[in-house]
Amino acid sequence: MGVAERRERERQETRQRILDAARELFVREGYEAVSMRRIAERIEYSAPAIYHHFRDKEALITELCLHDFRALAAVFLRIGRVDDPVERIRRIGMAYVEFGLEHPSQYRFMFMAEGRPAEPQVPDDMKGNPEQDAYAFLRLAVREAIEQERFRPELADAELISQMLWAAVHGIVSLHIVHHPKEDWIEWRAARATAQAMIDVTTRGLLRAG
Amino acid sequence: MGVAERRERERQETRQRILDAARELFVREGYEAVSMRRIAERIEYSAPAIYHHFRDKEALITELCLHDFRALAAVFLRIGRVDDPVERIRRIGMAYVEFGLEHPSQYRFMFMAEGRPAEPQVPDDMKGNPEQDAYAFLRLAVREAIEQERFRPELADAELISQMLWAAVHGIVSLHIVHHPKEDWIEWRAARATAQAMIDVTTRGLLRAG
DNA sequence: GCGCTAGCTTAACGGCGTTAAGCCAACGGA
DNA sequence: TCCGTTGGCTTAACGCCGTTAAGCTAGCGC
Repeated sequence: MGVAERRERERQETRQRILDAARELFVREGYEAVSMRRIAERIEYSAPAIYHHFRDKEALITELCLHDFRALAAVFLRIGRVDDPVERIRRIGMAYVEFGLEHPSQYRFMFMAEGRPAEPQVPDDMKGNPEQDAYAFLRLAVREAIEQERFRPELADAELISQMLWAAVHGIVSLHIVHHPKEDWIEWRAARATAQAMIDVTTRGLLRAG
Repeated sequence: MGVAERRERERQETRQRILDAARELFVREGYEAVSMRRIAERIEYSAPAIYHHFRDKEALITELCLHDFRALAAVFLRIGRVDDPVERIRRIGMAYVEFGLEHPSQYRFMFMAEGRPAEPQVPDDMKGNPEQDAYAFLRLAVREAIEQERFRPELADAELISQMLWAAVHGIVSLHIVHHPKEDWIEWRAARATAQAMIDVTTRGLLRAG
């Protein structure tokens, strides 16, 4: 029964070639360049052929995003298991900003996508698993900081604080992605400098005095 | 020569009807519902007719956004001339979040628009004028806080701090607009509660100790 | 009364996501 | 060895999109 395996393997290879083509397309040519026809052209298929491998365009994009979600979580893991949860939070913040600025097209799809009627169907083993879920990784650090009584006592909701911290860095990344610094009426400061200030200010605002 | 005036007036009226139709369309049916054909249908014109009044779709949207920028600045003005610049910053933050959550479709066009190859061509009298430019209004408050030595001494760049504060609230609004709280694997906290925490934390982080 | 022009029309182009229908090579069973 | 089935692709097409080209006409100034 080597035939079934070979067929399945070829199917997965084609599927992967579609994903690779899509990724290369929007990494190199940006957000709007990704269309089913352009993807198909790159792998020398017809556009409808893609529908034999993905339900629709959203499913394809979702799969790319899931890969990038894992990549982001991997970046977080790579910053190491810093013992001090507050220092870990600071590094998570900078790593997040770095990721967003380095991969603006992916970032758009991941966190700024406009038309998502259905949910991305995140696999269950990913949710809440700090090794694959970047948000869970942040939340874990926040929980530890709360448990160690590093934050002011009224700041006890790990979920809310995690979302606040995420929003803080997301705000910087997304603002800089859409309002590209050139020729605007605002004197834009460097995103990384603003991010550093944000992280300094928020951690200081969270911590107990003294 | 009443004819020229009448023609000009009629032209402006048609122009305004186009703008009104576009606004109503994306306020009531959302972001993606705004197309030249849908707009034209609403005012019982053909789609190409719009091009006699606007260079292209982007110019039309830009004009809508400029109106909303002024509306946002007006909201800021309406929160009153609070003497304490720090308290004013706090209220600006909450007003901003309120504006974004109340008008998500406009907010998308204003601060999350994806394809803007050319610049929005902001009129010169708007730039930097706190009465029409919301960013300038925020920056003014930040400048006053710095001048009154309310912030920690190393925080002296009004531009950077303004952008940081803007990013903080923008992060909350934009995150809640794309990741609509329902059916997601994250236990979303209410946007206003998160915003309140954000404002508390950032102002506390900015202020001098004691 | 006539020519010009402003303001609209219809037709069309090339793009998009997606669906329908059909073709064909490769397979499993007889 | 032949045959029916099936999987994986094709082309054609639908209805949407922004935009351009060409043309029609009402109303203006002369």
